Amino acid sequence: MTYSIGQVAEKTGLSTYTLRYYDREGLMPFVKRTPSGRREFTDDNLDFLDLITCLKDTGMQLSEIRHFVELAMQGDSTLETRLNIFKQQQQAVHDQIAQAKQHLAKLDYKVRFFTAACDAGTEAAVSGDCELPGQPIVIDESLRVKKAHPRLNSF
Amino acid sequence: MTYSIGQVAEKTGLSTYTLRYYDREGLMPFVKRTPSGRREFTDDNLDFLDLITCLKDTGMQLSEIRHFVELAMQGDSTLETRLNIFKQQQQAVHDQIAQAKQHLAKLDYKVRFFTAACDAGTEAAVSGDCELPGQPIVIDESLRVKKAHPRLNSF
DNA sequence: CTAATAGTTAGAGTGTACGCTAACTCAAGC
DNA sequence: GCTTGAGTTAGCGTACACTCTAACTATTAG
Repeated sequence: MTYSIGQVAEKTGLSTYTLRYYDREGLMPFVKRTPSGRREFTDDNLDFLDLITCLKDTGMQLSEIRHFVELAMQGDSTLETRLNIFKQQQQAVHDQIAQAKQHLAKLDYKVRFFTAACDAGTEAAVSGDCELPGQPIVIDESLRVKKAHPRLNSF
Repeated sequence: MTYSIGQVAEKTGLSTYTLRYYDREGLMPFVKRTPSGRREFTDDNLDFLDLITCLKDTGMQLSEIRHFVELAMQGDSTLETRLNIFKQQQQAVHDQIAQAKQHLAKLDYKVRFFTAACDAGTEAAVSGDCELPGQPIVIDESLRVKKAHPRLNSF
């Protein structure tokens, strides 16, 4: 089974522009052509494209991916180099997840803070917009704003 | 305590170019100036800048961040809108982490696969480069390559 | 046979987020 | 008062990853 560039675009969500661009950039030297010059993607090609997408989505630049593809085309002599690339990328994703979790802690705090602020009607009543994500949120009742909640039948 | 743009650059790791760029783009309308026009960052400013960095690093575009900053400058009337922005970004980071974990599973599989391939000396001996991350890696011993491990004293 | 559809290349254009330079001003130390 | 270093704006340049156009060719349905 083979696929045209349009079918691959549909399957992967990448545009045909992007697929041709990747090909031009040397990311897909393995894709064969019909006698008239059209690209014919195999299932193996799609698997490899999936790997390329994985590398790209985890922050690898296209130039680095091209380098990896070149190594892969050279066969078994580059096995160790490729293993090291995967190990490196594995570590990179670990770091990314750790960073994302830190950002998430901050956002969690902000959600708690602004939920309290919405409740109080004002930021001023909510204690400490500080960097400690575990800090309890406290509302100063004396600063609470009596909010005229707009209602559908309010006039 | 206030900080010059150079001190802020050192503290945050952002370049002075970037800080001025952010200011021009309306991301820091809260930073005051000395009579001669120099920026004076307060500790509160640094906290807010930290939040901006958090939003940017979690994928929010500068134009969206500017919108958020504009809302923040408008005060309590935009509390709910800002809460919703944080909730949305919180969800976005959850999704990012989930995606990163999927990518990581793939990379973990690749590391196991190429570790086996390095051991066997050839990719051909290793079973199924398939998409199942839990698949056990098997080496076909009949295809194993006797590798002449280069030694320091090998000649 | 023809029209519609989908493919091809070369190359120009776009959006985002900076990075850098030029020309200038300001503040502090000697 | 003069040098040094750090600040200022305006605006041009750049890297990356697309995105699209033009001009053309090939395949397929009727």
